Amino acid sequence: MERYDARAIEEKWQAEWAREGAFAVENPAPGTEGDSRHFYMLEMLPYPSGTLHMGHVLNYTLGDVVTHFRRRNGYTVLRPMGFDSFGLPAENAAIKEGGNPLEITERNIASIENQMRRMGWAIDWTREVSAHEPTYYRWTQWLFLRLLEHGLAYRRQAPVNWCPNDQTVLSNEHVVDGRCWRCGAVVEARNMEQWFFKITAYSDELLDDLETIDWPERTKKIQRQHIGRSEGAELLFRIDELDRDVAVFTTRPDTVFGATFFVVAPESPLVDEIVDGTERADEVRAYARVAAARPTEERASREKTGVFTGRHAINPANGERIPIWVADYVLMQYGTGAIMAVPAHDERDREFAEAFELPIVPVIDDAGSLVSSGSFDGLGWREAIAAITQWLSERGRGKAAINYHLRDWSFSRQRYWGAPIPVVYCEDDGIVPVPDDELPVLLPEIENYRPKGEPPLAQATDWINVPCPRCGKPARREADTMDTFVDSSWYFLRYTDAHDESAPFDRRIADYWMPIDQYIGGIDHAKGHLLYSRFFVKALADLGLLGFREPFQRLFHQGWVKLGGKRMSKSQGGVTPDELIDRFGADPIRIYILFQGPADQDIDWTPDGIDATVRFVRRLWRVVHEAAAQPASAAGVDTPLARKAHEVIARVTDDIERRFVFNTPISAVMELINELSKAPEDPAARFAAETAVSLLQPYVPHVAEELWTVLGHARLWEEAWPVADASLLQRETIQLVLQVNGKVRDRVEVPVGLSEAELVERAKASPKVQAHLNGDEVRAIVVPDKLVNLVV
RNA sequence: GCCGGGGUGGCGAAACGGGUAAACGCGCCCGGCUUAAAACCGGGUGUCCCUCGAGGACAUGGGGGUUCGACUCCCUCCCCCGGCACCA
Repeated sequence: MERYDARAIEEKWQAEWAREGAFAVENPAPGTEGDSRHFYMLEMLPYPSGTLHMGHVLNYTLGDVVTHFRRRNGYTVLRPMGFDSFGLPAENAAIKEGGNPLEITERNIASIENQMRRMGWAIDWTREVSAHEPTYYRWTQWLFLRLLEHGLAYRRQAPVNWCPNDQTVLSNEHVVDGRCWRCGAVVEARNMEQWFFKITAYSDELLDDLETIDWPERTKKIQRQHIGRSEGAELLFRIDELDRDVAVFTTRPDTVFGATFFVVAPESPLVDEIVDGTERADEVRAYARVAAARPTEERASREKTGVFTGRHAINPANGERIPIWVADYVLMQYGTGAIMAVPAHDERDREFAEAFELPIVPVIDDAGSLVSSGSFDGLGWREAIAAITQWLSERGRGKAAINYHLRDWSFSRQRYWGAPIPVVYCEDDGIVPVPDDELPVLLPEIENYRPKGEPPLAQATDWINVPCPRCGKPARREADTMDTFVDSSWYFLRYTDAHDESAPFDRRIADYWMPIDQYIGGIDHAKGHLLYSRFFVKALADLGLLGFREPFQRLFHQGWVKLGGKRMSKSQGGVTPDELIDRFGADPIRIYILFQGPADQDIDWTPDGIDATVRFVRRLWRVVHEAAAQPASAAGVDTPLARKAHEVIARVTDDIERRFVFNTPISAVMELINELSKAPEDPAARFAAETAVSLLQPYVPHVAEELWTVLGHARLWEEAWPVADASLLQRETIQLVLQVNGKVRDRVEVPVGLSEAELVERAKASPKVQAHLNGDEVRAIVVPDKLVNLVV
């Protein structure tokens, strides 16, 4: 028996798979149905901002086990790979290193590809795409133009999140606790002209369709919360002095009789209108300016501030004149940017009223019935919502309304490393799309690409100055680039048809593979990437480009790999995948990362753990070699070892297929190996060894392949998944548990299928049971073939 | 504050429809092999008690409940992790 040499074995089989293109799959030939058993397995693609860390190893090893499992169960499995190579992560890495983003990104991609090959992951490399390649971003630009044509992309002046460190606008989804998702700098509010995708047009569908997909409940919650649908009413408050109505949104129209003041957001255009020409104008404008510029974080945590405008609005319910204030606790981006304040029943309004000594009028009593509300007194508040909405609506002073927290996705970035937005600004023609046949708008090479507030592309004068595509007069290109999340909103579609030169993808091919059967990635993308991609698919379906409306049918989030209690989000000394492969080999790492516990749970990296799996692989190696010296097992051989093997086949298959758990299958095979090593000359020894190797192949594909040849076979990666023989799963005897008053007192071996009466008889025959019965009368609870409980 | 997920040996965990709690692995202890160590092999290992047995009691964050029987279901409290948070 040769020594287990991980490096030699792994290099041998990796070379073999690469030579054959073993994991490449073909699209169905045009006009054919394709394979009815096909499966699209995808893990979120990496940012090439460095090399892979142990978190990636968990993610992709999980996907690898599923890939092998499905392949061997007769599915054609599409399992591609690519790189999210544009955007902040890659560009910031380049800046940090002080080099050219293209060179650094491509160098990182090459090292990651090498790491992936060394891990032995079964990837179809023929479909590899990277977001920064012109052959890819040409189609990102093309898709943008389609969305622009249909009004789903637009440009407007709006308050946006500005990261002062990364010098760019950020989407709402990538402001985390008031800070930038990449660098952690406190985000500022700015009013700028920016590009948006109209994701809000899909608020209801994004919410409703969550019911149709198989996702973790917590992820659905995050998306529901982020969409934040709330039902209520829009009510009109009149400002006599200005001779106009102002609408407010409220979820509690039942409390309108308690509205004792009115508040306008500092950013609201209404502020100017209200104070124009009044003696308080300067004071109010000064407050509004300062308040609007305050960082969101500070604005949320501070004590209430505000100023009285001197003007009044009329409460549509009771006709009272109530003072209009400007205060920064009211947000311009939600509802109408103005609110009716009901201090008796809203905590924020109460705080404000207390701070500024404004009247507080309760309109709902402790029993939940209305008071001081005219003819509505006595009505329950829930019924009052509908009743008051209807009453005001009949009088032309309101209507039922729905509001959402979700805002349109701002996707223009004042940065270099991204897909240029393919439009031109012309003095006469305004925003002019670049014609399709001029795509891609190539990202020019420029010397100083570092962020400086102004988009770096604005300085590329040769590039930016172009004739207007429509009238030919001098015009300027858009200098902003696209958010990296635009690239990753459709990459899974490109994989299906990666080399298409006439379209981003062929609808028939995309419809064939999609939706993705199993998607795996971090929960940190719950409301960013996972929401944007859903929006893209719905929008593209509405444009007739796709025949389905959800991209990810089934979703799984792997846990974090932690070192010293901290998430590993970059490679850390001593536990980088490369160092570990060098020291132990890829197979032990793969099995280690899945054996630690449930894959959706965080795991702590421990050196002891990896030692244990190295030991297990060596033991497997030895025990299988010993079994290989035994004669071949007869088909259907019936020994305890054979039965164990069949039981393990059933358990492993069920665990992976139905339960989607990956740690217990390893335990089950360990049990089989333990039994085999205790019965090395059992007639089923060879069968048990073959079973163990075969079941473990998705986890340790290299050593399993090698051992498969030792057992006299070839090409395990194409071998059908083993099937348990049902007749050998049937037990002839069982261990009957005997309880007295619910406590276990004895266990006896009995044949299966005894009648209840026989089982009770066996129970009563046990001396240990008798010792606890004291001859008393008993009642028996019988679970056939399992347990007898005698109750005194 | 609101919402979601958790709490099981010294440690990672298992127990899937209420039916043997702790499979599998780590660590530790004893033994074998060895000049020795490593590696490897065999055995033991929840806690406590005693009369040391084919013994008993107690054990799944605390308390209570349902049940013949609860890690599992219900109520309540405590703790940990995550998401959201002036969204009217």
